[in-house]
Formats: sequence, C-alpha cells, structure tokens
Amino acid sequence: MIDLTKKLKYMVQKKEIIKKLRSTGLRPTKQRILIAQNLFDREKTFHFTVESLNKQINKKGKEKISLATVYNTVEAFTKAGHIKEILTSKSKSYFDTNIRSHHHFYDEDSKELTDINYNQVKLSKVPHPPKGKKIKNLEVVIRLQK
Amino acid sequence: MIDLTKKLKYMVQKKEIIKKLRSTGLRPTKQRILIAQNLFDREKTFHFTVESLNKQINKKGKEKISLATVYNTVEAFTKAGHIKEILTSKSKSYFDTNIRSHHHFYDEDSKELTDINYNQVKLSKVPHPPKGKKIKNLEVVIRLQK
DNA sequence: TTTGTAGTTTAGAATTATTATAAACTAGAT
DNA sequence: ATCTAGTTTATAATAATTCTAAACTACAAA
Ligand SMILES: [Mn+2]
Ligand SMILES: [Mn+2]
Ligand SMILES: [Zn+2]
Ligand SMILES: [Zn+2]
Repeated sequence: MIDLTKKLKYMVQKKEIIKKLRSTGLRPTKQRILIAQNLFDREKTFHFTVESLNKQINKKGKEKISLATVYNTVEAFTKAGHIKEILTSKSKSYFDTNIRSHHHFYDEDSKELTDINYNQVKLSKVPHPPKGKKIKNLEVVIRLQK
Repeated sequence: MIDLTKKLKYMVQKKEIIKKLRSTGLRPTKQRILIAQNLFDREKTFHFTVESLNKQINKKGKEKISLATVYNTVEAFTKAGHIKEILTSKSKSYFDTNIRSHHHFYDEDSKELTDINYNQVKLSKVPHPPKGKKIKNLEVVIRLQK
C-alpha cells in the first residue's frame, strides 16, 4: 500500500533523526525534530538563511516554533556539524545542509547560493598555513553578476 | 634638506590623491583627502574595518571626522574601485587597499585577514558561470585555526 | 569676487540580523 | 512520580550599518 509505505518511511526517518540528534548530545525535542525533518528529509541538500527556514517552518497550520528556537537550533546543528555556515553575504548568514567540502557560486543579483560541482574546481597549488595555525577549511566563492 | 623633501613628497602625494578622487567623480573634500592619505600613502596595502579606520582617523589631536562620513567615504571608495570589500567575517565587513585579484587567509581566532601571495594558489580548473551570468570575481578564503 | 547649487558632512534616529535574559516548560534519569 | 539539567519562548539588548534632514562647502557660472 502506497500509504503504508509512506507512513513507514516517515517513522524510519524520524527514528534516524532522533539518532542523529542523540549522537551529538542534542535532546530530540519536538522543535528540533521538526526542524531536522525540514532540513534533512529531502532528496537534495540546499542553502538557507534563518529567515527562510523560519518562514518555511512557521507557515501553514503547522505548530509554531519561536524565532529564538530557530536561531538556537541552527546554531546547535552547526556546532554539531549537521549543517555548515557559509559566510558569503554581507548582511546575513547562509547555511548549507551539504556538509561535504565544496565550493559556491554566489549570485549578487538574486543573493542565491549554488553548489559548484566538486570536480569543476581544481586547486593545483595551495599555500602552507602560517606557523602554529591549521587550515580549518578552504572555500572558493565565485561571485556572479548579470 | 630631509625636511624639505618630506614636505615636497607630502604635497606631491596630496596632489595625486586629489587627482585620484577627481578621476572617479569624487570631490576632494578635506575628509576624503584625509581618509585617502591614511589608506593610500603607505608602503604596503592592508585590511581594515570601518571601526578600525574610524579609530585610526579619529585618534590623537587630529581634526575629527564623523563616523557617518567614514562609512560614506568607504562606500564611495569601494564603488569607485579604490578599495575592495572582503566578505569573510560574519559580523562586519572588511576592506582591502589591495585591489588586485588575490586570495586570503582568515584567522578565526584573531579575526585577522592576510593576503595569500598570488603564486601560492593555482587554480587549474574553474567552472563556467551559469547562462546569462558573468563571473564578477573569484576568491579563495582559507580559514585558519590554532 | 560673489553667488547659486549640487554634492557632502554630520548628529542622531532607524533598521535589522543576531544574541542575551530570564521565566516557563520538558526529556529523561533516578 | 519526582527531580533537574537542558530547552523553549517572548522579549529586550546589542551592534553594524543605513537613513534622515539640516548645515556646510566645492566649484561652476555670472
Ligand atoms: Mn549582525
Ligand atoms: Mn549588518
Ligand atoms: Zn553548498
Ligand atoms: Zn587582501
């Protein structure tokens, strides 16, 4: 039955999300589970801002989650490594459910972030970090204009 | 005379700065000239924030320039292409008097930006921009941690 | 040189993303 | 069932930046 498999899939996914939260010391609260479902139960990874996530979560008849909790949760998920913060825009932080190392286009007109396919960028030379410092990450941002 | 050459050099530099401002349609006001001297009459290029520039400008017995004017001037210089904005930090904008295409280390601990020598990074493959878009710039940021 | 005006400076108010506060609530251990 | 540390929430505070509108000034034209 189509409907049965849907329900089953939903329950399995929820279990997985609870496991994911627990694995990083985060209590699986109603709010965190709902946000995690929104972020992770998808085909494709995507980019978002706290504002866009908050709109997405708090639309329709769904039960509401406070903006403070959305901020708290996004911060907790970032610290836990479930999402990645992308510092590309002047005015607001973007986040990425794709936590693999990868690069971005940033469209200055539409303010949209797009992943660059990993094999589309090749760095044949990378500098050594200064003494006493380690490379935390390396990101290429290609800014686009019309 | 040491003192004479100094004074002469200063006058020549000031003339050059006035020319630079005029060349981009900016009136050479007292405030803009002073800020431009601070930014451009140096041996080396450097990175700054509006806050750090404002402190630098408004310290000592020097005549004061309002914070609004520092913001206005930095914006005007950026639009004119005399400086470059670097979007690397979450909370505040950095600016760069090095307007040549180059890459950066960003020290997450000290929040310090450092230029990466141009020949220290080699990109052997760069993606095509999406249809209808042009590449405005490409920047590599290497984030450092202890 | 004086005058007119568009461009600029300025203090202060407004905006906006984000963080802090502190009281109410809850997951989960005992 | 009880306890408590962790969490949520409304709301206030913060901080970088932008806006406003009045005063000022560079400079073109008379
Ligand atoms: Mn901010
Ligand atoms: Mn801001
Ligand atoms: Zn991405
Ligand atoms: Zn630089």
